Amino acid sequence: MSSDALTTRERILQSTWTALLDGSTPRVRMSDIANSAGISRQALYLHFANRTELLIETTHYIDRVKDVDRRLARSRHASSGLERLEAYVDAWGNYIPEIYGVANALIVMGVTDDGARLAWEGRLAAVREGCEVIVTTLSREGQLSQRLSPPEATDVLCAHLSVETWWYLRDRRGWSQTRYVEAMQQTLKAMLLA
Amino acid sequence: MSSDALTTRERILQSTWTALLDGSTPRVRMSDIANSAGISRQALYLHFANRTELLIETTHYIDRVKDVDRRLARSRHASSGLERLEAYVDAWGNYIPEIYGVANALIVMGVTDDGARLAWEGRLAAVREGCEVIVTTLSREGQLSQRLSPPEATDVLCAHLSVETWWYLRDRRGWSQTRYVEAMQQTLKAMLLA
DNA sequence: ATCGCGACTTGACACGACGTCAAGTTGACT
DNA sequence: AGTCAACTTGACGTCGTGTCAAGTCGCGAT
Repeated sequence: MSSDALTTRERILQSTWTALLDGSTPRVRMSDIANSAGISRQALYLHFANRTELLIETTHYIDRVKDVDRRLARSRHASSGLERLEAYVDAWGNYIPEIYGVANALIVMGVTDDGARLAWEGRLAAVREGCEVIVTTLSREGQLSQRLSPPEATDVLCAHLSVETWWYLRDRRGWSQTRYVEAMQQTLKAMLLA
Repeated sequence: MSSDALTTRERILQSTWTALLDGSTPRVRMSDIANSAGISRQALYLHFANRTELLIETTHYIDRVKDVDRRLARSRHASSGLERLEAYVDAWGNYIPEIYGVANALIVMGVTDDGARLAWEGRLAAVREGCEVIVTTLSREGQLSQRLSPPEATDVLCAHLSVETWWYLRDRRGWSQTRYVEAMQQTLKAMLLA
């Protein structure tokens, strides 16, 4: 019984994910998702209370499928702050392509929907925590530039690793994914290190 | 005759601007704008074809009132690339607070509305041109870092001067406007200069 | 075998926001 | 007095979200 229910639920989440990524539909509607999952629009509401909840659950689904935790763990295991920075930019920078579809949808919904806004702010807070660890390590090693206080450096790092920045360089300016990661590593080093 | 028409039109544009900036209404509706301009919702459509056109005209109105051209001119008159960079970050960074309301509205509409998307892309293109001039000057002076090609440096500069980055630091992280400009000048110098 | 139940469908409806339409009112200029 | 432009009032169509009610279908327990 629960394996069947799980299958449909996962089919919905998968459809939501891919629909948001492929960009053929400008604003992905509930009916689009239902169609591509092969069920009726109303059936969506048997699994998710509303569009916001569906989007949030989709982010959790992606986290699970793509195993974010393991990706980011490598950064935490690095010995030096510099290695942590590089590993983090690599891990997060290569994770953005997976989630930017849902991220955009959440950001847009966040204008009117509190749930969506809070969910996205939560993600940002998690990224900022990762940045904080890096900055703290760099600071302890005396590597951090004097230009910025540790909290400021954390903010700047987090801001520059934004989905929006990734999207501008990658989609609008046509950067390759590897070039994005490389360039981010280099420019962030230049920015943060003494 | 046209002075009266202009007055109403300007009252609408002014209302749109302030309504989008003050943030008390999450998603500013046509009826909100009409109310605060003291006219009926339908009368808006006597002056502007639709919401997108109203937003676009509002950006032009702000440009006119705040005299963007003169603000940005100082950057072009600077002699060295470094001075140009500083002047540009100062001018654009201090212009963002005026337009971020309309900017956000246009970005959100751009998901579904081609007109809004094109309008916002046009603004970005203008900013990028300004960035290009700076990078070209720096490159000619041999000041540009080897880490990035001139087009890449332009993209990075433009990406980091985004409204989204400004908003994150200013609104979410509570930076002061002057600190934002200072920090941006310093970090962008560290990022771009050899 | 059949009954019940859970997953799903079909079709209808309310709501909010945008945009349109038609029939006024009002005030100023001629 | 007449006309015209600017504006109002009120109604309506559309689209997407979310809700509700009345089914259908298949499967597992009794």
